[in-house]
Amino acid sequence: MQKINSPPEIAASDKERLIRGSVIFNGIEPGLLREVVQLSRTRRIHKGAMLFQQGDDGDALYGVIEGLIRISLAGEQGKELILGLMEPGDIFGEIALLDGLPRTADAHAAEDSVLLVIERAQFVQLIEREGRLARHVIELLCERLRANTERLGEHAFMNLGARLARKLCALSVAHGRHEEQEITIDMRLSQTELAQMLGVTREAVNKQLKIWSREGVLRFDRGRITIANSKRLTALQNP
Amino acid sequence: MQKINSPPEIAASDKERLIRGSVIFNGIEPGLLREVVQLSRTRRIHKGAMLFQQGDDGDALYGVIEGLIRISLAGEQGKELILGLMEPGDIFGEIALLDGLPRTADAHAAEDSVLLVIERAQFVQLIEREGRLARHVIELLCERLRANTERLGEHAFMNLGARLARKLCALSVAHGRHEEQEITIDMRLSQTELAQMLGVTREAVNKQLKIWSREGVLRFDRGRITIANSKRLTALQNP
DNA sequence: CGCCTGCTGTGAATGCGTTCACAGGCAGCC
DNA sequence: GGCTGCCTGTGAACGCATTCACAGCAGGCG
Repeated sequence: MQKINSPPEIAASDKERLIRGSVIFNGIEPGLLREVVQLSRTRRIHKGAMLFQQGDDGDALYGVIEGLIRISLAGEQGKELILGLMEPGDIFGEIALLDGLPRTADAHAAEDSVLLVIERAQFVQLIEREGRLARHVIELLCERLRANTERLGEHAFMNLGARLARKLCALSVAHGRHEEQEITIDMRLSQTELAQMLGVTREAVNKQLKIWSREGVLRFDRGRITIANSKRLTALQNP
Repeated sequence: MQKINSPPEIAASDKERLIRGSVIFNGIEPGLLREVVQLSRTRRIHKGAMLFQQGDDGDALYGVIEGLIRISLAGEQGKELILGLMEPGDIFGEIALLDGLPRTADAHAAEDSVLLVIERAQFVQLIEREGRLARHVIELLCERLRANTERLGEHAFMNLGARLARKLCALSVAHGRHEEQEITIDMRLSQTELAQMLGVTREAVNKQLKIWSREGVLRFDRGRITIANSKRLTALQNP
């Protein structure tokens, strides 16, 4: 169990910073911001703990202040499809919150995390009242829809190699540390997780990664993936 | 080319009926309804014609008054993934309309169709003004997200047989004509289209359908699929 | 320190679905 | 009527990814 690098009490300013920084509250007026801060609370959750599961009532919206939350679907015999990783500044849990139906996926803590929690009733009132906020919510939903649609297309049209190359490129944009031509993906990421993001087996991912590592496209440094030849990798997305 | 069974001019009452009947305008006040009718127009489109393509500007929202619109993604070498079939009463084209980004998919007429068209600028103003309408838009988006998420899970966890059984069950709910124990799916539907909805090949679908037809689960009457043993078919969804 | 536990690496066998190739049927149209 | 285009049916070969089965390795913890 890893220690969290923040004081035990989350300051209101932390909440405020998260709220101001996240997509759906972006450009919010100071008065409304203070109101949102008022009606939100925080919650700590330990690595490995379940926040909610598919089918649960969706009675809250969450924001990540610190840590990492994995959103996933569970299949039979322990299989899992990772739909997304929520990082500081990200908002999640919006679908069930907004339509009042059961949760569509599982959420559990991939690291010890601190979350912002906004209760359903209050939030729904708020968006009904504030057209501006409603617009932001709509934009968040559209973004999610775009990501989903793209993913459906990838599954239908691309093979493992291309999908993996694409995922690595995306990760290098989101988490890349650039150092003279090379890009290191700066996050803990097992091959099992990578496989679960793509909806394939760990073995298949391992074999593809090894091929690329032999060809000099990638390297592995202390559990991190380094992209040595990002031009080649980019090309591998469209075979 | 098939004739359309309606007068050449679409009466305002037709528009009104569509608008009142479709999800996002459901329960709308009479005044607002009249306003929406005012700012909408209609458009005819012939079978096979493209309405918009992935990447186009999304400058309008569409509703189907009559006909059938196929929403799909195009892959390389003529491959196609059908994302949805829009029928009378359905609304589509909302993503690009709402976030102002390019179209995420193609839309083309599977039959001669009559569409309701609402321009972007006017509609966006309207939802900003009317909290109630915004809520309905949000609900539509949530519904789409749920469908997409479910589909991602199906692709990841289920094989062709289970996915096909599931699709047939869904179609029998939406388009079933019940007649003493049997359910006929009352729509024109080629095996190629069925395959494109599932993201598999036509041959694979054909083989599975033939197996079930030999086993007495299904029958084929004049281009329609009849489910003879819906209990068996339902069970086949979870192998 | 040594013992787990989880991650990585790999090879053989299997299987599901694709690709390719072709044949026959049915409907609309000139 | 015959032609053309689209749909259905089917078999053989192939290939990608899964499943299964291990082996080695690192790191955390008692």
